[in-house]
Amino acid sequence: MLDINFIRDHKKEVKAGMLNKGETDIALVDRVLEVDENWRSLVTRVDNLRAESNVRAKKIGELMGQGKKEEAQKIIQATTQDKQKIKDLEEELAAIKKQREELLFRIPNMPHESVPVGASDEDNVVFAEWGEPDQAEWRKPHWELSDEHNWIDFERGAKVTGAGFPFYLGPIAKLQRALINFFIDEAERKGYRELQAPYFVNEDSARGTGQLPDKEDMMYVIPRDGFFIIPTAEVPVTNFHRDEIFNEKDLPVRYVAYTPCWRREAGSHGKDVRGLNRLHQFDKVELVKIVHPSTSFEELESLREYAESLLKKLKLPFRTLLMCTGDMGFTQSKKYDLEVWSPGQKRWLEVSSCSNFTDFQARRMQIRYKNGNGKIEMLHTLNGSGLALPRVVAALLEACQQEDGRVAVPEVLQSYMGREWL
RNA sequence: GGAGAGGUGGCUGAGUGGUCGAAAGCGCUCCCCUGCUAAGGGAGUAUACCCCGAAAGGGGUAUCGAGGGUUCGAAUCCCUCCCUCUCCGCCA
Repeated sequence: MLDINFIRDHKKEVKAGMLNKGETDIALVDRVLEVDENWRSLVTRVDNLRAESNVRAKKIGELMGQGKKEEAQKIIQATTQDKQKIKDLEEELAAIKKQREELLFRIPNMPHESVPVGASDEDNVVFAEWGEPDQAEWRKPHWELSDEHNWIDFERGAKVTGAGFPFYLGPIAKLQRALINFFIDEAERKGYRELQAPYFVNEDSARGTGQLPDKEDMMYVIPRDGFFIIPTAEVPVTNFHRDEIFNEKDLPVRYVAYTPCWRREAGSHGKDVRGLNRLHQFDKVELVKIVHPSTSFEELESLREYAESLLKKLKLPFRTLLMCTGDMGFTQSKKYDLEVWSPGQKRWLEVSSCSNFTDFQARRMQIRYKNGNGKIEMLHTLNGSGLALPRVVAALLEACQQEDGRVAVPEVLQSYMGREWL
């Protein structure tokens, strides 16, 4: 969420930012400021009443200590009357506080000035391109290759669990392990600390990264124990430092974490769900950074470059999109998507999304630092996939296939696989 | 899952209804002293929010695992939940 003080001082900019993101209800801004005014005046009233009541309680204590019960009794009577008044006002205060927060939660993060203004994915800017997209007609989509070799079993997955929960067999299972290890090792070399995280989180954590309340339908839930199954490692890893205050000298912190991810993906269909294109469970290596506010946009560039370097090492042609304001999402200030070329499907597949959330998530999670003057300020959070497995596997199978049907193992993975052909 | 103990400030740890946001020690910061990598002395050292102030700062409220209750008054009493530890059971 945004800082209410920022909203008060930058009303125009906030409204403009909302419109650019496609949020048309800019009256929210006026409403939240109005509610905030009411809330603050009520806080003052309640605090004053409580102060008076505290003074009287203290006085009663003194009188009791001196054995003057009669006098104390008089004050007690006077105080009893105010008690109900305070209670009523406190209820009112709680209600208006909730209202204030709900309104605040509905105002999106401000897009950075470097983000192109646009309405939809058509306005995204191709930021970088690498390699030649292979247009050869003979290349098969990965699901055909997989069927020929019995590599990925979608049917049995559907039997055992449901659609979107495939089994990976033999060399493909090993390929995925190799990719996970390769990705983590690369990240470690770049100074990311590896973290193994829980796959379930509690409600506070789901709220912290913003899955709740807006994206509740995305997650699988275990109601009996109050858990949410993670849709991405971002959730546990960023929440790792929830409610903490860093020393400036300990910044930045960078983590890499492999986890499976579970997403309900309600309502998707057609070519998007064919093969490995969209699954309910998939593997991903995720990168999370918590950084000083002055460095976050540089950190975003290095995050993007790092993710790109993985595709280069795998020799997979890709393009990087700078997402426009309208296609960016609620919590991001700036975001890049990396899309790998799928030569079997002749289309781009998103394999990484690198975002700077500025202080939007940090404020919600209360991740802060103490600066040189002893002042406490919000940090900036970023994350990016490095990388998501299934579409990388899809592109890899399609790109590394030979006309005779064999599939070559990319050079950087050969030491992990112990072989040159799948 | 059963039985018991416990959760207090950066840490250790006092505090069982009143002047306790909280003793003491450690740590940390600043200052003084000391001619040496010691010791001593002094001050400061949680977070959020509200109000006043240009700022420095001042005032107020809340917070002693979380939430609710009793009371004029709760770290202290009651209820619910969470977490930690010990023993038993079970188990990868």
